[in-house]
Amino acid sequence: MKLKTQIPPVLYSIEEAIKAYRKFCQNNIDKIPLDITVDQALLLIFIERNPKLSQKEMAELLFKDNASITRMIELMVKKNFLKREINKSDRRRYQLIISDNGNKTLTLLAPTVQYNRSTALNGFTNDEIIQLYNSLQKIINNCEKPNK
Amino acid sequence: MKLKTQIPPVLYSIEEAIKAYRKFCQNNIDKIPLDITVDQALLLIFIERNPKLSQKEMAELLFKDNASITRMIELMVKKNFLKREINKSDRRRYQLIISDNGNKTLTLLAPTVQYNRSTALNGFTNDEIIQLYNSLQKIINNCEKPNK
DNA sequence: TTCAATTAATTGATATATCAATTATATTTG
DNA sequence: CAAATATAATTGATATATCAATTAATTGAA
Repeated sequence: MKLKTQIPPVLYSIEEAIKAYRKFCQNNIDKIPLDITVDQALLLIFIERNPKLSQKEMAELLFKDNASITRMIELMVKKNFLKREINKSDRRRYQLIISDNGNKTLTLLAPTVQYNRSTALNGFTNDEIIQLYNSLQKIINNCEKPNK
Repeated sequence: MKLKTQIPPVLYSIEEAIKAYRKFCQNNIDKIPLDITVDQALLLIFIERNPKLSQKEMAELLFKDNASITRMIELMVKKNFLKREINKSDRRRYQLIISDNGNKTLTLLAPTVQYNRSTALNGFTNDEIIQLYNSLQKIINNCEKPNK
């Protein structure tokens, strides 16, 4: 009799992995200590890299809703990570400026961000990473274009 | 000169993949149509499989907080998917019972749950799935026991 | 140029996430 | 057994997620 190999619950593991990674990141950030969440930190990093991003583009990059970004930014302005200015070339948009405190925070964050990534991927070969990446892209594609 | 291969943003892709999968699942559930979320559906499936689960155990299985489960269950009772009874052997716990409507919902859900999973993994070989699973487990382990 | 259509962002409503504090019940220990 | 400790679940406070509706500005077409 041939034993059928059990297929592991891989989609469930994706959920588990991202939650474990996020918790790990947040714990390490809290040790610095900084009053900032993982997503706020990520948003700050994206803005630093590309200061011209609209909120809509940020929402896409962070896989979030416009409304979530609006509220995150409000909070980050309140917490003095960011400042908002009107964008003169398109008055529907804002120009987001990283405040001094935001820049200081980015500097303090950098080693932890690096540590988080490298620790999460500890023991991976380059090939393994590429293989993992390709598999995830395949799932994304299957979910976004399920008819092909 | 040796060109360094770029390491893909694999942790970012995990986030992207799970969001794409969740959105895909929710869209398909909404087509049935049923007034239920992906997580509520998952909770219902877990309770069906193991009716003795405590809320704490459910929280662990779904990678959520106790408080989230409490509120999800409240809502699911309100929506008449579940009923609650006191657990006589431990009065701190509840016994959750799937209502008739809950069972009907499970029946209606089943084909879509199956379709969602198989579509998301369309084009995967068994080996690829196992490889993906192992990589994810490695990340989980790295994040939960980063000192080893 | 004017008005219709589009776009960026906000707001409201509701669900979920997370932490800390609390309540009620069980278990353990002296 | 009684008091201390532990556990299951709830609650409050706040942040985030998502959808739909709205507002303000821009773009496009007649």
